[in-house]
Amino acid sequence: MIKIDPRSTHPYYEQIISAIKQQCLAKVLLPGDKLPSVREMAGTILVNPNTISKAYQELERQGVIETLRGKGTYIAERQATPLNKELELKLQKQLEEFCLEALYLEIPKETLTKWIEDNYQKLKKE
Amino acid sequence: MIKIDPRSTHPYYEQIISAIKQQCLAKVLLPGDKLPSVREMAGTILVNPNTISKAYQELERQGVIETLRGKGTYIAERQATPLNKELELKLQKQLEEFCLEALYLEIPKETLTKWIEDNYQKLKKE
Amino acid sequence: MIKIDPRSTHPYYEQIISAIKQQCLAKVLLPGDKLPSVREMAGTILVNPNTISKAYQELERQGVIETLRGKGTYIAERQATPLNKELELKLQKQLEEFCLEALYLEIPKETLTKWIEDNYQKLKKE
Amino acid sequence: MIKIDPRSTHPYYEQIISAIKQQCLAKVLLPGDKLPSVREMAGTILVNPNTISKAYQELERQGVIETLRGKGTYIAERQATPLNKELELKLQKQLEEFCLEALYLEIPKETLTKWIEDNYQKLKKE
DNA sequence: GTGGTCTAGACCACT
DNA sequence: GTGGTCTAGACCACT
Repeated sequence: MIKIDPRSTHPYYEQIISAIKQQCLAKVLLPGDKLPSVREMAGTILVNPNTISKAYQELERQGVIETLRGKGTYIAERQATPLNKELELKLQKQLEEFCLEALYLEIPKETLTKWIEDNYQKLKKE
Repeated sequence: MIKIDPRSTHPYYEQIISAIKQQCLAKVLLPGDKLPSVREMAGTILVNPNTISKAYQELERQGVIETLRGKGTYIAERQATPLNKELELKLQKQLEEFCLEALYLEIPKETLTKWIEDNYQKLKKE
Repeated sequence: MIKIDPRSTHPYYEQIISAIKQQCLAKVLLPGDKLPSVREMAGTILVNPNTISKAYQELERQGVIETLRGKGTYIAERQATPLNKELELKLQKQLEEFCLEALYLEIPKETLTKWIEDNYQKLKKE
Repeated sequence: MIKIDPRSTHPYYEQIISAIKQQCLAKVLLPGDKLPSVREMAGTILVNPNTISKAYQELERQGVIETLRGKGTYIAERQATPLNKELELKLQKQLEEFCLEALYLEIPKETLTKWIEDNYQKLKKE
């Protein structure tokens, strides 16, 4: 079950990508599990099929899922792809801006560290 | 000196906002310092004056700078605005998504902590 | 229907903001109602789309409306935002100057009280 | 002694007008009192003479002060001028927008009434 | 179609 | 000279 927040500033397709990754981390979705078809999911979460399609394409690019022609879409085996380095660099850039904002708000780094720990724990349990 | 990256996904005006905040943190800009006029800065970084204006207006809203009618724009005294709490909550939300991504890439939280420390040090010194 | 007065000292975008708030108070616009698109309203009241955009963005900042990505703009559920306290303080300052002017014109405070009552009644009914 | 706040959104000349009216109400300035010359006041409050000039001109238009050629500027006898009706209408317009804002912030009219009483008392005593 | 961003160029009030 | 507002017209991401 994926929930979309239309009020979020994040595009629908990104919200879908996040939700699926989250369920992988929480072991709700396991390698080999079949995902609903584009149309099916579009019907379930009431979103345009194009939007689902876009999410699936990006998930495939990132190696999270695999599409088997005519068979469907499946959660992929976890594996280090060359893309991961790229994504990691992107994350690092993002953190840079994040820290700028945090420092400007005078948030001590200990608070950030604590927030991260909280998030890590929550994401693993869920 | 502010550098704009036209390839960035961040709008120009946000890049300008970040750059000025960064220079405040690094004590390159101090309270009371005069910023270049809208037109002057527009000429320097080759961006339309309206774009600079938008950045300045948002910076003023955030309490980073002060606009003196017909005189110019100045770095403001630091002070907690009611907006700060709001911005902090936004940051916390952002970190949530960040951690999801990081966990998915199997980045240990110790690495994140280290990255944060590096950023904090760099931003203060610069 | 929104009417703009080109002779007013108030900028167009402020007049639009006032008009929409007024219609919310008068229950002409209710939470969930869709506002005309930026271009549509621009065409109706013969103002540049950018100006409408500016008004919508400020209204969103104040929590009066909500923007749904690629879908449109809607009247938001009423709720106290942290901004409200700020706006209230601004109003109080404004009243100070207002009273100075009124006292100078020797308008008794009972008259002011009556004016306020009239306005309150009119704005709720309209 | 007049104090100018460069941070205020109100133009300098309006601040000067307000200050002089306020001192009249508080009987610090009485009919017949001589005001400093444009240049003198400009020197005292560190403002461009043009700005003082503009303030004096508007004060004269409103019948608050009188300029006697070659002699100087004096506080005028209070008298109902035809302008007063005009200013009163302007105030009423202003109050309309003020009430819109107040109602939107759900400030009860009793609060406004109290604020007005406070201001009236303060302005008369000062 | 929807809002967000940006450029080029203009006019205005205030200092 | 300074920032604020506005028009006309363009391009972009998202639905």
